[in-house]
Amino acid sequence: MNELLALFTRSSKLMRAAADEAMSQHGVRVGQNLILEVLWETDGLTPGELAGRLHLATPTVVKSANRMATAGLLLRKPDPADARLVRLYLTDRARAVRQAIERERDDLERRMTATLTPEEREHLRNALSKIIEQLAGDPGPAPGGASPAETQAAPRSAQPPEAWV
Amino acid sequence: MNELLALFTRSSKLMRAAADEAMSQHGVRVGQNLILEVLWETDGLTPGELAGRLHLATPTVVKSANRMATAGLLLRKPDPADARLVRLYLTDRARAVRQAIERERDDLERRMTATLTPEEREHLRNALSKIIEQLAGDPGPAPGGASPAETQAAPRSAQPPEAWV
DNA sequence: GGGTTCTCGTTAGCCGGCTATCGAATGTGA
DNA sequence: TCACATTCGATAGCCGGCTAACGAGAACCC
Repeated sequence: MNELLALFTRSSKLMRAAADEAMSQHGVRVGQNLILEVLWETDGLTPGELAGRLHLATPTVVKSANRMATAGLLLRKPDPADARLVRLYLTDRARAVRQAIERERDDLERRMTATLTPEEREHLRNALSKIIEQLAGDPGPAPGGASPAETQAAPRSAQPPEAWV
Repeated sequence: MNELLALFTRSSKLMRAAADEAMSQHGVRVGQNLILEVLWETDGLTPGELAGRLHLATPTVVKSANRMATAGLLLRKPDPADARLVRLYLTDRARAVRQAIERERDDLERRMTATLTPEEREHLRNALSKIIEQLAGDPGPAPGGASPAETQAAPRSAQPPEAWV
């Protein structure tokens, strides 16, 4: 029963395992590559900003960033203007593995869709997008149904959230 | 970049979160519902058997089963014939929540595919099956490529693995 | 200027994955 | 029969998610 659910959980676990195995060859765990991905674009973000862009809880980012700091991938510096903030900066080592990690991501995506036709890939993209849209907005099975226009209503922040993953 | 990868990780996290929220209303966490799903069909399995059917590592099942035992969902009894084995039995409470949990699974599947046409659902099933087949068999990017016929070659066990999730 | 409120990161603790290792029990073979 | 190999669950410890509670600092508003 619930075939789609089963297929989904199975495939996501397989993908995660494959990704972790691939990234670990370069000293980066699967959860850390997401943080790197964002910092490679804009260095010096705070844990809260990273959590927002990655759709993660702040403590998750804090813990991961601490591990990455002890692993020599990140540097934690206090913000000079606001003592509440901590800014995370890439080390040379983090910058050095960028190409390798991105290649692993490409390889994985290619590997997982190896037996899919371009059409099937397009269908998959479309279906996943719809699922995300469906699950991200509404807080639950609201009977009336919230208007889809309200999805992703910009918060009071000037900077757009820029959802990454 | 890696759009499919990003869509996949995002949707799987959303699904997992939605599933956990739904199941938790009935005192069952998302990882526990898998164990229940199997035991509802065949009660009294060992941790190792469960791990095999669910594609999990044995310690994962052991820890989860212990939590479920203290939560009053499972009973751990030593096997009378083989003192190495532990058999896990459902409690009345575990049997009682079966309908509710299964309904939550149905609801979630319906909710996530709410905006998909039957055709799109079929495409999704097809694509996920192909991805699983692709990632489950080969241990890596083997250049020669293992023959696909070898996938799921039956081990020496008489009982088929009966992969569930 | 000073109290209140808000915002941020940190900590503690839970769940669910994993590997490595260990100890106990069974099975096997000389 | 008895040593050795195998098998199984348990333990320790890691990573990556989460919520709840806390404390320090900024911002705000008298």
